[in-house]
Amino acid sequence: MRCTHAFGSCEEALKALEDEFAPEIILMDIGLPGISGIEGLARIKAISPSTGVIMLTVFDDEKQIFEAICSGASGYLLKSAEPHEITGAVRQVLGGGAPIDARIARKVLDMFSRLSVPMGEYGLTGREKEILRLIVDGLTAKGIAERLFLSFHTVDTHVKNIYTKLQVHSRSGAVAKAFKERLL
Amino acid sequence: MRCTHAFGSCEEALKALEDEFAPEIILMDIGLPGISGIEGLARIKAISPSTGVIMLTVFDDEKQIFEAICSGASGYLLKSAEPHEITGAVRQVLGGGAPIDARIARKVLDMFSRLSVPMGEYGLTGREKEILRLIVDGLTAKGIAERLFLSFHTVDTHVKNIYTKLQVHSRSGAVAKAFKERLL
DNA sequence: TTCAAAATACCGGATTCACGGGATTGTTGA
DNA sequence: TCAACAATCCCGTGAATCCGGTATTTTGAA
Repeated sequence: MRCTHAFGSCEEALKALEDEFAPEIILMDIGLPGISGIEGLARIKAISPSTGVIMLTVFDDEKQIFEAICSGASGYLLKSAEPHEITGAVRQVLGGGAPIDARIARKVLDMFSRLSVPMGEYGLTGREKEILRLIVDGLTAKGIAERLFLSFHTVDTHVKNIYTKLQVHSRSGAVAKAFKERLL
Repeated sequence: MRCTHAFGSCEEALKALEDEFAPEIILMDIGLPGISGIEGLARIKAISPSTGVIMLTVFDDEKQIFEAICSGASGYLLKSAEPHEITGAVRQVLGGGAPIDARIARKVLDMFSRLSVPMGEYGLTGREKEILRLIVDGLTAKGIAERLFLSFHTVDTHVKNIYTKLQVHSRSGAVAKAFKERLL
């Protein structure tokens, strides 16, 4: 394991990356002068997607963690990490893993479970759910009727019942509710 | 650190939990006979929210990982974990962390970044986005017109343009696209 | 200053929706 | 056995929508 380069800012690192230099792993601070670590991460990934990037942070901002993950970070450690933890993390990334500090992982998990709305239950029947899905797909009543081999009127009735159960009064309202409450 | 109980199934553990027995940590297998580990996790959390639950898995199903996280797991290890890793994980959970095996963490991160759709860009103008939001809120063209102090016709034209840009042909289609591609 | 894009406004016809009503089959559980 | 429910079907009316246009005024950038 060898550390070939070290830079004081993202700009320098990006410049070096463009000039033919593709390391297996990059350790990067999040709070950097100039281009932020998050932005830098995205650019690095754009230039060299195969390079694993381990972010180092001082453990605070949930938003930063979220953005870094979305930008494709391969790992997430605290700056207080011991040297052997860092080398261990490098090895784990090379092995296809994603080392995440337990305290940060907790935040990630919390974000995740907050993200998953409990999925409201409105007592929709199977048929109604099926039709709701087709409405979401943008089909018209006639289109749904043809798809399901029903008459237009039957579909209309189902739609009516869906509206009642969902307490909406339009297709768009039903679609919005379906997405918001994960009814599909 | 003391292991006070061991059960062969979720049912037994739940029964014991209800009869006044609240451990700090529970180690649970995901693939269990009877009630699945996921379902069991949810029930345990319902009975004793303060109990940390560390899931043990054989590392395969992405769906299971996702569900477990959403159900409130406090940690995620492989069954192949060394004894010292398990005790370490227990300590981390007690310390407010969430120990996650690096290989599983990788999957979680992948899920996350896949979840965040890059937010499609369709060149909607500010006015169009505003109207799209109102459509999503279930307003009718007339309602939008009143809200924005426009004429019904103007709204109609904007809606038309939104359809063109989004390549849909109905309100519900536009709403669905708005949600799918995070246009709001 | 010039010019294009955005926002605004209007029309008419064909279509689709929303919603009120009524009615007939099966299946299922009490 | 029977009630309840899901699923199916039908109708009609008035409102809203979709879509093809055209045209004027702001506004921002070149």
